[in-house]
Amino acid sequence: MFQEVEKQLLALLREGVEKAFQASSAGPVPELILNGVTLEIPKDKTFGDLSCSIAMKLSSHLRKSPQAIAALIVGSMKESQHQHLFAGLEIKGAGFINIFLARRVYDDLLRSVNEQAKDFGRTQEAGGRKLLLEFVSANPTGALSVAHARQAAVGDALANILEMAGYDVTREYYLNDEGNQIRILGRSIGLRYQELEGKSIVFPEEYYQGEYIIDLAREVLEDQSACERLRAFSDIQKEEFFMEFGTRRIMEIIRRELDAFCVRFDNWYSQKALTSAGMIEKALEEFKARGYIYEEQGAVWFRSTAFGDDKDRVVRKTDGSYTYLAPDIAYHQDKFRRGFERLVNIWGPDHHGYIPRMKAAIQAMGHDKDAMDVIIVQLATLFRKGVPVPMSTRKGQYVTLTEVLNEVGRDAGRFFFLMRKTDSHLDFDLELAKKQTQENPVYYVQYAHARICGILNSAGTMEQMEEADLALLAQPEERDLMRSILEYPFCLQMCANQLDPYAMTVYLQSLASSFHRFYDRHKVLSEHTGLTAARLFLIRAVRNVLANGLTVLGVTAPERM
RNA sequence: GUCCCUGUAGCUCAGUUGGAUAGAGCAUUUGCCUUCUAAGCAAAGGGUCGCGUGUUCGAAUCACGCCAGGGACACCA
Repeated sequence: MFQEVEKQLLALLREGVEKAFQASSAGPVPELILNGVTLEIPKDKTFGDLSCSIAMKLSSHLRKSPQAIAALIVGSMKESQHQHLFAGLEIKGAGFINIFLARRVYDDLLRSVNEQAKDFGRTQEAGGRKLLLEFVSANPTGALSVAHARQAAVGDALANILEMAGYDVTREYYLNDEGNQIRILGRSIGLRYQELEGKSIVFPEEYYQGEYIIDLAREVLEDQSACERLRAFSDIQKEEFFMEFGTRRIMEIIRRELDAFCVRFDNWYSQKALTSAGMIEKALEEFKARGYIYEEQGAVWFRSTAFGDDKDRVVRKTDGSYTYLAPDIAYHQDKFRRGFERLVNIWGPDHHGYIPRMKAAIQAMGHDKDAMDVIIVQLATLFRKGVPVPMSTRKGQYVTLTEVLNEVGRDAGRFFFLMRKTDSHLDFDLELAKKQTQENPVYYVQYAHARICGILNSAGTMEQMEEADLALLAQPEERDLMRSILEYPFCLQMCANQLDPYAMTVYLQSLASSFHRFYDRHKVLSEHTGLTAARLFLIRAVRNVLANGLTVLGVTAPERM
C-alpha cells in the first residue's frame, strides 16, 4: 500500500524536525510547521524520487543554515527503524533533502497497483463524508449547449475524483421545471401549434425561436387524443398542457444527450416539487425568525449584507412572485437537511455574481460558508481550422452538445473539455479533436493503453508474472515509468483538493509519453523470460494507471486502435 | 465603477500552491519501421515568464500599482 509509505516518510521527516528543534532549544514545534512538512516529486530525477524543502523554511526560525538543519533531519531519519524505505538521502542545493526510494518500495508500488487494479489511487481521506455535487441543471427549454457540455464533463469527472478521494458522492441535476422560462416555453409551443393548425400568428422575439419548438408542436398535432383534449381546455389549461408537455419532452432529450455523453446523475431534483411542498415559504419563515428577512418598498428582502454581500437581495418581488434566489435558498437548505455535509455546485460564468448571496444564504442557515464550494466553468470557444465557430444563444442557433459529440466523438469531447483549468477559457479545436495523429492528446494517451494491451494479449496469460523478479527492471526508462506511476496518487489528490480534474489530463499525457519512450527503446517480449515477466508486470501496472485515469475522466481505454 | 479569469518559445499551453539550470506539443530542420501497433521515438534551433515596485535564503508563482484581452455585475432564470 503506497499511501503508507508516504505517511511513514512524512512521519520520519516530522520526527527529524522535532529533533532539529530540540537541538536548537527552540521549544515545541508549532502545528503550522509540522503541517508544512510535505513531499514533492522533483522535476529533475537526479534529485531523487521525492524531496522535501522544510529545512530552508525553518532556517530563519531556528537561526541556523538550511544545510545544518537538513543535516539534523537526515541524521534523525538515518537512525530510525524505517530506513529500509530509502536507498539514500542527500542534502543538495540550498538545503533540499532528496530521498531516493528503496528498490523494494517501487516493487511494492507495482504490486499494489496490480493487486488493487481499478481501486489503485482510492483513499479514505474524506472518510465517507456525504457530498452533493450539483451540476448542469440546465433549464429544460432546449437542447444542451457546448457550455453545458463542458459543465457536464467537469462535473462527472469531478464526481469520480471525489469518490476516489473517499467521499460519498451524490450527483444531482436541479430541474428548473416552473417559472417564467417554462411559461414562455409553453406559450412558444402553443403558438407554433396554432400556426400549424393554419392560424396566422405573431411570434414574439423573446419566445423560443428554435426549430425544435415547431417539432414539438407538430408532435402534439399528430396525437389525436391530445388534440381532442386540447379542444375542451380553457386557455389556461392549454398553457399548462404545453408547459408540462414541453418540459417533459425536452427533459427526455436532455437525459438522452447526457446518456450519450456518458454523464450519470443519481438524482433529478424538481423545483416544482419543492414549491408544492411549501418549502420556499418555510425557508423564508425560518430566515425571518432569525432576522434575515425584511419588507421594503413592497418587496421582501434577504439581508445578505449581514454575511458580506454587496447589497441585500430581493426574494419576493412587488408582484408577489419569487426571484430565483427564493427557491434556491429552500433547495440548499434541503441539501443540508438531507444530510450532506459538503456541497459542491458547478455553475456557468453568468452566475459568478450569484456566489456571495448564496454563501450568505447558507450562513444564514447556520452553516459555515466553506460548507459550499462553487465552481465556475468558463465558456469553451469552438474553433474549426483556427476560425471561431459563431455562437448565438438567440434564435436557438447555439452549438449543441450533440453536434460536438457527433463531430468529434465522446472520448475527444470529454478529454478536450477538461484540458484547461475549469475556471479558464478553453479553445476547443474541432479539427484537432478529430485528428487521429500525435497532435491529438486523446489518441496519444489511448494509443499507449492500446499498445500495452496488444503486448499483453500476445504474451497470453503468463502465470509467472506474479513471481517476476522486479529487480531486473533497472533501465532508466523503466525507472521513469515507476516514478510516473508514483505520481498518480499525488495527481488524484491534487485534483480532489482543487476541485478540478484538468491536472489529470496533463498527467496522463506525461505517463503516456514515458511509456512510448520505453516502448521505443526496449522490447517487452524477449528470450530472457525473467526480464520478460518483469516487464510484463511493469506495463500491466502502467496500463492499470492509464485505464484508471481515463476512466475517471470519462474517456474509454481501448484495447486496440 | 466593482468583481472574476487570462497574459510564459512563432502558435496552443504545462509549471507539483514560494524551490534546484523555466518545460511539453504543434510548426521548422534532421534522423529511426525485417523486430511486441510509426496514431510512435530521438536530435537541433527558439525565452525581457505583459511592465514596475515590494516581501525573503529564493518569485513565472505572493502583495501593491499600472498595461492589454475576455467575462460577470436585475424586483431575469
